[in-house]
Amino acid sequence: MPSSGNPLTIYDVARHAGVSIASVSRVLNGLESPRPETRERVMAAVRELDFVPDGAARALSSRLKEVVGVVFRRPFQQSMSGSGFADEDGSLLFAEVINRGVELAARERGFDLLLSSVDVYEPGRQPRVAAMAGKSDGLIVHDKVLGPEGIIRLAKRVPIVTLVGTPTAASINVRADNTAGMRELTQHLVVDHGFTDIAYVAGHADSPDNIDRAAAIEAQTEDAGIKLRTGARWQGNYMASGGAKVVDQLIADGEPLPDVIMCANDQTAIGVLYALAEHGIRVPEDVAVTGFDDIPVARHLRPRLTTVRQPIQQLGATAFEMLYALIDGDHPAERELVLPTTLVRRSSCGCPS
Amino acid sequence: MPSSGNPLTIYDVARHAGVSIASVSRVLNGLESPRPETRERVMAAVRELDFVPDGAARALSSRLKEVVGVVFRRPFQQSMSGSGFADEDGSLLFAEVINRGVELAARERGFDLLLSSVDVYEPGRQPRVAAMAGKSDGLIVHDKVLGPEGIIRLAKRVPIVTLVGTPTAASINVRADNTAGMRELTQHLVVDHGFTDIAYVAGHADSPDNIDRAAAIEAQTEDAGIKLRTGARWQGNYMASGGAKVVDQLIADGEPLPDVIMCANDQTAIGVLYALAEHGIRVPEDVAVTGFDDIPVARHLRPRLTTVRQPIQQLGATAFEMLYALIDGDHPAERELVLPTTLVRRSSCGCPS
DNA sequence: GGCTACCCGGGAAACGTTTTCATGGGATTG
DNA sequence: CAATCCCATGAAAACGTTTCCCGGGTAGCC
Repeated sequence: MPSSGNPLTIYDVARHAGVSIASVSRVLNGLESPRPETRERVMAAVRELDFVPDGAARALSSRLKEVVGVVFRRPFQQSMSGSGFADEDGSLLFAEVINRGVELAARERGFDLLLSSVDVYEPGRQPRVAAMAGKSDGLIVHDKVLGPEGIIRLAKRVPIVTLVGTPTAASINVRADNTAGMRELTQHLVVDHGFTDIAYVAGHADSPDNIDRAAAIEAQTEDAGIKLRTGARWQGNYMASGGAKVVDQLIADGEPLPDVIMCANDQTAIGVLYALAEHGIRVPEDVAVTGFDDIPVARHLRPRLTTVRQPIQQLGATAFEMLYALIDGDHPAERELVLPTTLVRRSSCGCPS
Repeated sequence: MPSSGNPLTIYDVARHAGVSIASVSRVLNGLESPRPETRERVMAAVRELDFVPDGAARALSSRLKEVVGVVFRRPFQQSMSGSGFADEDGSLLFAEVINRGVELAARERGFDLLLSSVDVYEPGRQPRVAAMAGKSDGLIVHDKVLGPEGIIRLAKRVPIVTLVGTPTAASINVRADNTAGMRELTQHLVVDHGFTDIAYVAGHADSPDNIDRAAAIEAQTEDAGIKLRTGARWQGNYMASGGAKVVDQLIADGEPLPDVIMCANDQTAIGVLYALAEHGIRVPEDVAVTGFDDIPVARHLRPRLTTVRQPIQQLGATAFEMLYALIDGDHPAERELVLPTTLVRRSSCGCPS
């Protein structure tokens, strides 16, 4: 029987130990002032009663909750019906790895993670996010969760760091160097492999990441005088299902395969690989495929996926560190932090490995 | 410049709207009593000031934080060096899907998730978990995070629901029906496929799940008079790397392949499939492979993985609902909830599909 | 041995809400 | 038109901590 309604407070501990609540508080917070004997008496009482101080009261009094809120997007479909890729948005795994990075960094500082996901087109999201702001010392907001106005509004109460978005007057942004990564990958494909027919399966059109990546490819291919297949029919929306659909459509239309299908992220590439396999098309013999992100499964796909590694976990950790500084009252010099990426050559582009 | 040190309180709103703080509170909480005119004045003030009430004060006063704590195990290695499967414990994906289930259910009730992972052998975990208890209205504790004593101790402050563990006098447990699932799978392999040489790559020896699953297989094979390969050399520890190691060792020793390698979970099966492919061994032609859990990627492996589906997300959702009932002061009849599993036949066991 | 200087510990005021209780005014009814 | 009831509002008391500010005892110093 879980004994709820148990009003065990610091007063009970104080009485039990024969000291004042002030002393109990001091001992609990590891202050140096109580002398060993007093300290031991209090500790004994705490142990005996299994006392755990109330976080809300602590937060209210000390003006520090030791909680950092993280808001991220959830895939459209939450249906558990197992049809195809219905339940897998590409941003999903990605976001989860970031969150782990945040959690690890947060824990170092004694902070916990308050987590909430948001439907992409959820109408009442602002109040939900506002509630999160009220419950935490600062907010880490993933891409496309809130518009700039929303960010600025909430930033009035708590410091905010955005992830993979764009900085506002009131918030700081953390992202990876998409442009450099995509440039390096394209360079590899064009120069090392000599590909001349390239397609790009794009992510959400309004995602800053996607915009950067597409621009990098376009710049590179244009420089090399290469035609780039892109546009509406090459829209994968960061999802495995989107990637699969693009390939299916391509085959259905009898359109010839490009030399390489570059995907906006790994998740899309998974869908592309899957669909190609379904149609009996070999990778990389018939067509090469590349991803972006280097999510953990990327190296276990067959063939193993060539991609650009983002320091995903570090992205999260960095976001937390920035936020922590803000909570501490610092005023960081930069409005944006850009982390480096690295090219990972595996077999799906035709490299040995 | 993120305006921190911003002491915007309910008093400011009240003054701005020309009413008392009580009225502001009533409007904010959607009570019916304030009349439309007053309500509108308050809302206007709230909008204008971008006021967000403080969660800690709210929690303290109303004795409800609207936060549910979730504590789960983190993989041993957090190293980001990409060597093999170093960073992938099988329980990882599994835990994450559960957590999503919790989050979805929680959000329905207006609760947020306070998340914290714990190193398997982390020494100072008790205080960390205690802090979580202080910050939440109830705790959901994954398998192997805390011993029974720890659970009972914390249950004095908040209600606790364990996941995939065993119920204690003070907590309720939620799990899937491992025994029935494994029995059905074994039956399928023995009867439908006629396999007579079966190996079981086990999970953590002390995991309740693993114990149930192993026992189910043993019972079934014994009934059928079939020899079961198991023991120290078939220890996968729920990890992809563990599964791969088992296969590598097997090949190195020149031991003949069994008819089927049954894995304690899908993650282990991923490692097994990977290692088999490395050695040029075909699945299911040369050896069949099965998993357990039906994590999302299971259906995208090649060959597609035959496994037993646990309603993973539902596990999380159910845990939350139980906890919510406890928080509400209910005293549920059962100390344990067992959710049904289903056999998923795909190609890795030799079935058509 | 008296005075000052410390240091430990206690009383009490904050922290920002919710909620109880009392009050007054308006509407309803006879 | 008067008496009654009701309902919207405000004042103030919780909620469980932390922390400021003192008092009293002890030790050190001359």
